[in-house]
Amino acid sequence: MKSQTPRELDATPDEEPITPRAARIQDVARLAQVSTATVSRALSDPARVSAGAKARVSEAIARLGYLPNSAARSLRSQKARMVLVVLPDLSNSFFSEILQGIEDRLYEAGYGMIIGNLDGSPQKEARFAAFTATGQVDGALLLNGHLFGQTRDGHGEPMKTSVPLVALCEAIPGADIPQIEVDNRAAARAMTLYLAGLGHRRIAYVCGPAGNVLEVERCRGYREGLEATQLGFDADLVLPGDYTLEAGIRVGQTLLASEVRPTAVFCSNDEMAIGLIRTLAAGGLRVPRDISVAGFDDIVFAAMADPPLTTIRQPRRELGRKGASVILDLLKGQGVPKRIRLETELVVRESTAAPPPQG
Amino acid sequence: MKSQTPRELDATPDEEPITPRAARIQDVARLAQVSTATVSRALSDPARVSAGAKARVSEAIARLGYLPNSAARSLRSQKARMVLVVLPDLSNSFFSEILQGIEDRLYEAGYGMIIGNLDGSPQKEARFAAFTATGQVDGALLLNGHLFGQTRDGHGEPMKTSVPLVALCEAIPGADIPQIEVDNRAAARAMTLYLAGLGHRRIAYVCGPAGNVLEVERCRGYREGLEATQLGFDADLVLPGDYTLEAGIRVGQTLLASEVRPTAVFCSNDEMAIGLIRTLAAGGLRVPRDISVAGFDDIVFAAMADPPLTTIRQPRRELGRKGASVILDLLKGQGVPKRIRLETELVVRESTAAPPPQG
DNA sequence: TCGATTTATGTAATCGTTTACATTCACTTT
DNA sequence: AAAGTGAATGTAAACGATTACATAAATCGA
Repeated sequence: MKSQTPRELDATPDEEPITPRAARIQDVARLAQVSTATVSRALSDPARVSAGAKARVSEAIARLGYLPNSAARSLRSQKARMVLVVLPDLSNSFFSEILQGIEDRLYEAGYGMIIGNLDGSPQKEARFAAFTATGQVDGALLLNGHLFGQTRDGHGEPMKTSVPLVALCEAIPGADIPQIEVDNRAAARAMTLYLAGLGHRRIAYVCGPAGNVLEVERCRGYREGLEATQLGFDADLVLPGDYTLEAGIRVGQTLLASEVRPTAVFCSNDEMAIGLIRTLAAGGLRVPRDISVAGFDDIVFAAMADPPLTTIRQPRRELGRKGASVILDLLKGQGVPKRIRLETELVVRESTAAPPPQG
Repeated sequence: MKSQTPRELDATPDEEPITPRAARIQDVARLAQVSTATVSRALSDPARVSAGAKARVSEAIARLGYLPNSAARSLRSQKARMVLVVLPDLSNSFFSEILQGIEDRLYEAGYGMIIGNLDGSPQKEARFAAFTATGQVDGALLLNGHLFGQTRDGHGEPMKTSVPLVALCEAIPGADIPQIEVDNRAAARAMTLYLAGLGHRRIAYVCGPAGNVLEVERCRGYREGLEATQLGFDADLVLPGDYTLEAGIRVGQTLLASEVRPTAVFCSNDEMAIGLIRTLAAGGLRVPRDISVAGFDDIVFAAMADPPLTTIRQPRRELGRKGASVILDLLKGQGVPKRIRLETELVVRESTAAPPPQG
């Protein structure tokens, strides 16, 4: 028998050491009477080891409760089995449902998920970018609409990253990375057409934050919808918003105070629509009898609004799973489509109806 | 000059290699004309290196864009600078706001956050537990009310973990780990007393899933509140729920169909309260005129319900930050309090009022 | 001025895997 | 029977940092 590692010396013979440190591959190898290489192979490529050895290794692993040290494994194999997910706001339920899909798919593939919650901080972004450079993660899913080191306005050199990146939800303008998204433009167009089809002539639009890629698409869809129905685009009917409940409330107050109101309001997300409905109702307007309101996203509370909200359903969980799948393919070295578009669905509930006669 | 690493051979002299691999500490050391030890020290303990060396090292690091490889660092130092957060449901906005607090605090301390979304799967749990054993994380925050390897009913040997654990939100019965929570019992008692104070005599309680630690506390608080006001506890007034919107809807349907109704319903979370209000309103009952409804948690949509929901506000973000702080202290080897309780606040909105006269 | 202490630095072992390469042995194949 | 194949395994060299220990130079106290 060969000389053992120094650590062995801690233990008195025939007695357990006080604090048994985690078993290493060496310990398994010794107990199974094989080399460490065989243990490693038994785990990573069982077909390459004999049945006998395999059995002894499994036995030893079970006995010792062995789990391979991940740092050593990453260091040697240059893979972390970990994916970074960068997103602007973790507490937004829209993102967290996508996260579920991502986590689920990554889990299946044996990968872990590290969360990078930007919270509007550029420093945070830089540090998350570093995760890709330090080898902590093998790739990143970007839900924030821009590349690392690129500010929202498009200035700033995009940071060079050597790991695969995938854009989720928001296409990243000018970036040559795979994108998974829903067809925001088509969906917004469909909603606009639906409202026009109910007879509305003055359809307002509550937009998202300026410069947001998502917003650009949705707004364009709204515009296209108007133009397709000969209604024409009127800039006065575009009301400023920022995807928050509060924005919806503000818009509601503005509308209550104004003389001529639109007969329908299409909000570019559900939070704003819910805030809006609430405010209109408090101000004495009946939705949808006096004014129709529609949203976008179909968050869980959309169906719980009063009245239940007409909106666009996005396959959020599926979006997440798909994004994870794409990055996993990329990590396997497989080719992936440049762009994947998932279908949306117009969900008609009770917040929309034909406009009032004299409207 | 000593012989260099084999990798050097790839590069033709005076010419950049085709794919420049990431710089290593060796490269920095060579450029700065110091040893790797000095580079390492310049980064981890700048006070120990001379000003001149420090300057040359910084210069070299900047020039090479050097970032230390995290696997190597973890392997040698036996620290991952990473914390696991285990939670039952990522898409639940209640948890995701706590997550924000956690992430925020961990970020400040230079730690990353790995998400373990259980999704009701015991296998997932086992694998997340393994994260602590493979050295992938230095500690774990448990938001799921039980230890690794312990099933909800308390059976099953809790898995031995060598890393610090901290329980967040739900105290873990019998586990000897630090706990950060709000005083659910006191808050539920306060809400019950408030409803009784409005004049209600029949106050129903919609409970959470059986066996849930949180639920046990809240229910006890409800009971204590009733007993403190001489109303007495009536098991018939405890309605089954599971913290979902759907449960609220079911309870609403039950109430609409029943002859004698409570005049107030205290739901053990907001989702159920919102589903309930919605269903009661659809069934023709006016809240709070005919029946009062209260929730627990104060999620963002509570204020947007119609009518806005009376509920208990929990400092979610603060809860997350505190939890992260405690585990960071533990990782530093500092002592921490066994239990931390954060204050809640009774938020009175418009879903509660005095009972109808003939009630 | 001389040893003792402090400060700055270097050398090399170490963390625990994976894996390129070498070796052994049992079978074919001619 | 010799050579060639393939399967199973072992040996030892990476992976890239941290850090114990050694050494050299500078500072200090007497």
